[in-house]
Parts: sequence; structure tokens; C-alpha cells
Amino acid sequence: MPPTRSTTIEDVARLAGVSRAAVSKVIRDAYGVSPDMRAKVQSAIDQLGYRPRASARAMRGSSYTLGIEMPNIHNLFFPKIITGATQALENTRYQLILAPTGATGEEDHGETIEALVDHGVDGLVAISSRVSLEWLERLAETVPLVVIGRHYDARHFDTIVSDDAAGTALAVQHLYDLGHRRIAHVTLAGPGLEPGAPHQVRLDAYLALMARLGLTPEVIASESSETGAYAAALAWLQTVDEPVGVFAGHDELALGVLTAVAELGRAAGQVSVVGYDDSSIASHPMISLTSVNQSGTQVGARAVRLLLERIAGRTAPAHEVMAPELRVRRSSAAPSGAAPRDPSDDGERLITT
Amino acid sequence: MPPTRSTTIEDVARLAGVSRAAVSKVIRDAYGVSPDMRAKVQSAIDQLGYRPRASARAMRGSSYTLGIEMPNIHNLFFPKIITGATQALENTRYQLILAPTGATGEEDHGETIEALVDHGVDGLVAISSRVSLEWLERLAETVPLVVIGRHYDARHFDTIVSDDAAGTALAVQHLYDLGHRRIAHVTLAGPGLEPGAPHQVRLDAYLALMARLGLTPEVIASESSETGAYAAALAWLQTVDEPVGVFAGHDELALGVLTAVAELGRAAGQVSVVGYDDSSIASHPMISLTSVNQSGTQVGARAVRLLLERIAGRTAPAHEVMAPELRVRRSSAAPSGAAPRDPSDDGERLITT
DNA sequence: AGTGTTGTGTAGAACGCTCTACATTCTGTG
DNA sequence: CACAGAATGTAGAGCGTTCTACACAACACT
Repeated sequence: MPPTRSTTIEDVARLAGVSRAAVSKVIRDAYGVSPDMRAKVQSAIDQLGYRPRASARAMRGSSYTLGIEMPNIHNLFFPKIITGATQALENTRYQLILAPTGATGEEDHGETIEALVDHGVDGLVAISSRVSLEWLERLAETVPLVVIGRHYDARHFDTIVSDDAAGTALAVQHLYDLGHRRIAHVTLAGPGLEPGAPHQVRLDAYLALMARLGLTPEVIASESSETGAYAAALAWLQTVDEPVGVFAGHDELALGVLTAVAELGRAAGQVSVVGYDDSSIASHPMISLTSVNQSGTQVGARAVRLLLERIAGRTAPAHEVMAPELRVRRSSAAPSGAAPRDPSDDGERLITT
Repeated sequence: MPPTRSTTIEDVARLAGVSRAAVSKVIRDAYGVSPDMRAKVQSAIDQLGYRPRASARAMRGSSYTLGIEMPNIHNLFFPKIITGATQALENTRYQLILAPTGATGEEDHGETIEALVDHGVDGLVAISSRVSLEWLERLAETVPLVVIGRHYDARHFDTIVSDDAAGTALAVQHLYDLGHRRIAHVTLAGPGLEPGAPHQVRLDAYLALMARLGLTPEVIASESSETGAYAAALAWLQTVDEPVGVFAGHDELALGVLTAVAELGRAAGQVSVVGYDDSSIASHPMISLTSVNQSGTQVGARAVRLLLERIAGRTAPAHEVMAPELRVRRSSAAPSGAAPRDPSDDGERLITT
């Protein structure tokens, strides 16, 4: 039955013959209500199909709503996070709402986060990497906050990160072990990734690792989109004849690189591509992209759980690091062999830190 | 600057030396405020970094928030809709929030829609296909509503549909023209698609068309996921030797079918696959899936515009139909030729209704 | 019997905003 | 110069909840 907008707590109270406060207690599962009262009120609620207005609740107590701010909805990693978050919220009185940012290329993700706060969410999960540590710290003094993917030692909010340095090591080492001695890194262009942002950490780790391996780093800057990476990779690959490995900052970028590779007709050993996120499409046999896996559903679920803890009263910051794994697939191969891709090889080798 | 939760309209009024009502007028752009007052108030607002609470607004006037209910976030068609909607909302005082359904396999999408209403949205866009016409009509008496993808002649809400019958015709005719005489249709399993739901319309159109072409219809039921389609297609293909065309209800299903095809090592002419939605991944050269395009961004933008019209006062229902187009790619080919796929062929032929 | 305690219910303020009604000040007109 | 109207501002109720008192019983101990 659709909500007959107009049944308020008042109506329920009248029907049940009790006070508004009593009804409020029942729906909040609060202390001080007899089984008798509960039954009476519950029946009235059911009868009227009553639903408490979240906006009214938000004015005084809690709205029982969690917000997720989500940049770039095209990135296939995010659906996983949301799935995990939704599942973790099951059998909870909490509801989830999402606010999309960046679809319009707008830069101020703070706007979106604030909008979520305006809606009276009880807590929020932020993913965006375009907002500063100080800003987040200040925000966190106001509302329970969990930030995904920022390597911060924050004081007022929790963080969940995949160990991006380790993930980068897995990727680069894999390419090195295959025999590649020229290994490029496709990362996000543009001014000022925040320090501690995943792509910044990956970039730093890449540079450090290349130095350690005695190789010359080559950084390819790209917009955060498949087409951006395609264009950047195409331009770069045309200047390159020898076999190369390409470590892309995330799968969407990797897909763009693969497009360029396909267009130039290079074999897998000629150009080995490794992505990051292991998004759903990476494992498709026609793509078969080697990628660093960070379990999105797990991240989403964990984020929500931390948030609920915080709402329940915890103030000590929690900082969780999840170990990434490398899923080796056909997009990466030994340069010497340069064997044509063998579609029947679906073997997926797993490397863990 | 993050929101210093605590600045209220009261604070602004005090600082500007005016009444709360005056401030309210300014932020709503309402009638009866002098340029002088506007300047004074605006400066106070800026100075304090004041932001009106959407939840408080929702209690009396409008929250300036639109809600989108979104089933199955994995379906790559939805990001496009959201992008379109976000863009249409630019330079508007309206904000967008999303509520995800179905990630948990829960069946009652009405729940999610109601939750959005509870948050005091001024209007909402519904996409889900698991809710009845009557329910929606009743809901629409309460809140401005636009429904995407339902072939209804609704009285109280607007609809936007792609012409699914025409799209189906494009797909099936294309397979027929290639030379296929055995053409199957992968559709959503499970009880009770609502009549008027896109997949129901596509199924009906498929059956009608097959009858008209004098062919025997073969319907393959699948869960709404890539893995579901993979399993269903794999089982079916193993019973089939001759060349077949497969028309999948949407791209996610088509990807599953392609997985099965790849696993069985059949060539494109052996099994020609056509999808629906032309999601971003379909055009990737390594996938190159022939698909029926319904412009998601356009649909999203249009939906928002209709909603704003409704909020502005329109009550006469609007029902828009968008013409689909067929993007022909390498996943479909003539059965006789059975030529191996040629990666250099990126030609994209376009068929319009 | 008198005094806590505990359990159960209610009244009513408060949350931050919008909106209706009204008061006041400016215009322009006869 | 009186007066209608327009323009501009304010007071204060109201939106649907929750939450802090507090009232009243019922019960347990001295």
C-alpha cells in the first residue's frame, strides 16, 4: 500500500487511544512501554500503514538514515561498495541514501557531502578524493564519518583503505616478473590529488618501486574516464615499439588502455595491462584484465559497521587496512613469448600479499 | 569550509539585524525583499557559511530535493540515467538523492520508494519494474512522480519509455537479415513481470515478430544478472549445433551470453548476440556487442524536466516515447560467413527506426 | 504505615524552517 | 494634502517528530 501521506503519529495515537509520546516510544523501541501498550500501538500502526517521516525525526532525534557520497558513478568499483553497505544494513532500522558527485565534472565534492548533512543523515560515508584532510576533520566534529580510501591517521573519523602501496607492488612486481623492463603507470591527471588519496599513494609507490628495481618510471596522466585513458594511452603507445607493461590506476583507465592496445593490434605480451579494483567486467573472458582486487562489498559493509559503532558512541578513531590480491588474467603476459592470447586459458592465479 | 552544524536561520537573522522571515524570503528568492535587504542578508549568509537544513524545510515548504529509486545498481544503464538527471539539475536549486534497491534481492521496491517519500523529497523518479500500476497511481496522488520504462497510460504520473517493441523489432530483424532462422530471446525469469514493464513488452514483441516471420520462438529465462544469463545460455547452447541468433533482454544478460559463447569457443556467426541498452561496455572493442541504444542520459534529463514541470503545477500526464536505435557491432554476424572476428573492423553501422 | 524504587504513561517544549496575516512605510493620484 | 494601493518588513503559528520533565501507580522494604 502506498503511503497515504497524512497519517501522522497523532493519528496513530488517537486510534490507539494513547499519547503521541507513547507511540514514539514504541516505534523507537525505547524504554518504558508495557507489552500491552506495544501491542495496541503496533496494531494501530499496521492498520493505518503509518510511517514516521524521516525529515521530522531528523529535527530532534535521529533520522535513521546513513548517507554515502559517491564520486564518478561510472567507476564499476562503487556498485560493489554500495552492495556491501546495503547488505550490512539489512535487519537494521537504518536506511541508505546516496548522493552522486562529479557526473557534471563539478569540482567541489564538499557541496555534495554537505547536502547529505543537510538531509539530517545520522552518519556518512565519503569516498571522494577531492576534499582536504582538514575539511574532513572539521566535518567529522559534527557528524559521524567514515572515509573510504584515504591513507590518513585522522583523529575524528574512521578510514578504510586497501593497502595501495602493497597493491601497487603486486602489480608492478608481476609485470617485472613477467619480464617487462619498461613499465608505465597511468594515473589521474589534474592538479592536486590530495596527499593520502589512493591514486597519490599508488603513484608514490610506483615511483619508489621503479627506483628500487632500477627502472625508469614513465607516468601517463589521464582524465578519470575510459576515453581519457584511451586517448592518453594511444598517444603514448604510438611512440613505443618494444614490449611494455602498463599499470593503470584503476580498471576504468585500464579498459581505455586496452581499447588503445586493441586498436593498435598489439598482442598481450607486447603490451601487458594491469588494472586496479577488479571490477566486475575485468573477469569477463573477453576482457580478462589482470587486476588488483580490493573487495568492494567487504569495504562497503565494513564502512557501515564502523559508522554504526560511531553512532553508538565510539569516538576513538579506527583505521582499517585491507590486504589486496592480484588476479592474474590474460591481459598480462611475458614479453618474449608474445604468444597469441589463448581464450581457453581461464586459469586464474591468485597472488596475495 | 565544512558546515559548522549549528548556524541556523536565526543566527543569520541576528547577524543581519533582520527577522527570520526576511532571511527565509531571501534564500527562497521570494517576493517582497528590497535589494538592500538581499545584500545585507546574503552577506550574513556568506559570512556564517549558513546552509538551510533540508529536513527542516521539508516540514513546511519544499525540500528542494528530488529522489531517484534505482533497482540493480550493477546494470550499466542506470549510471547514464543519473548522469543525465544530474546534468539537468545543474543551475537549479534542486538536489538529487538516490535510493538503491534490490542489491539485497529484496522484493519490495515499494519500501525504498516510500523511504524516499519519508525524506520529504519534492518529487521522485521511479525505475523499478516490480511495483504495480495501481500502487504507483496511488502514490502519485501524494507526490509528483515520473516513471521510467513503463508502458502505462497513467493518469497521475508521467512516463518515459523507449519504444521497446520497435527496439525489439530492430534487434530481431537484424538477426533475421543476417540470415539467422533460429532466434532465441533471453529474458528475465521469475513470476510476474508487471504488464507494461519493458522486459514484458520486449518479450511480447519478440513472440509476435517470430510468429510474423514464421519462426519458432525460443525463450530462455534467466536471473537478472550476468552470471544468471551465463548459466542459462551455457545450458541452452550445449543443446544447439546450428547457427543461432540470441536477443538478450539487456546488456548485462548479453554479457553473460557472450561469456558462455566464449567458453564454448563459438564464432560470432555461429552465435550472434544482440543486447539492449547500449551500455558503456558494449562499445568496447574487446566486447563489441551489437545493442539497441536508448539514450540513458537523455532519459534521465527528460525525467527530471518532467518532474520539475509537475512540481511547478502541471497535472495533465505526459507520456513520452523515445525512438531506439540499433548499434551494429561484431557480436552479430552472418551465419554462413562464420568468419573469425576481425578486430580491426570498428565500423559501426547505425540503424534507426 | 511510611518511605523509597521501579515501571508506565503523559504534557509540552523544542528542533529549524516556511507561510499566512498583519503592520508599517513608501508611492502616486485626485 | 488626504488616501488608496503597492512595497517591504515582522510576528507567530505550524509542520511531525523526539525528548525531558513529571505524575501516578504498584510494589518492596523497614
